[in-house]
Amino acid sequence: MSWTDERIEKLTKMWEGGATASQIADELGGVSRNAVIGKAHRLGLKARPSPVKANDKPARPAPAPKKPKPVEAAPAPEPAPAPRAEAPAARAAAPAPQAPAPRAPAQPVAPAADAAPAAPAQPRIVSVGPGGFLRQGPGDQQQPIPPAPPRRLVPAKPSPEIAGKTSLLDLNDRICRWPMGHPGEPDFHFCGEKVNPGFPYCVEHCGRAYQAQLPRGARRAPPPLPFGGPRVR
DNA sequence: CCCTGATTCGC
DNA sequence: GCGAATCAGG
Repeated sequence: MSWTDERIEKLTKMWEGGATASQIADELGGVSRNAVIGKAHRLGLKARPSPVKANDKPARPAPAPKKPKPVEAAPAPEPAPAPRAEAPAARAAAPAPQAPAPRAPAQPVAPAADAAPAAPAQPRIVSVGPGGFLRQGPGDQQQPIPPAPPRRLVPAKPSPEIAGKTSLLDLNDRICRWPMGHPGEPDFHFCGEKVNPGFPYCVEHCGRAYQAQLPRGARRAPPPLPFGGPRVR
């Protein structure tokens, strides 16, 4: 596979949306997780919390190179740094043995300023769906319920592809639930005919769903499965 | 073991 | 530019 503009765009959206490289690779298809990571870095979109790079060492201190470069001559002689010239903040925080109780006369008010009160409450992205939308797991709903919209509610306009078609919400036990098209696609809908009484499908689709077992040798090729058979990627 | 992202390096 | 191999932490 090649990195078309659409695939790059999807990769970028999902990467920035917080999807893992594996999810992105799986969603794009035809590429490996490594390919996704490599491409993301080449696009300049790294900078994401990596499990392997928790700390923040300012410089890469020789991460045990197993494969040293063949040519690396004349290392510039480092000027000997002053041994005692770093970490002023550490000195301020670490010592001071008497260390008075932290809540003294400093801030009489602000009672709940400490004790870890501020939860960022950032929505945890679980995965990214086919359209690049962000999925959340159960219980991951954002805490603040969306404030009551001060607007008049207007019926959503169905997309033109499914206008007049039988959607999931239109299903009841009197109309045929035979799926037409692929779930997730804009024109996915259901048959919608009146059902064969006692069955979930109309007469025609009952004939597809329930096949009499024919004697060996008298079988016909099986009719196409619902959803049009396995998805080809 | 599994997962993750980062990096390297031959192509 | 690409991505498999590899590294390294959780």
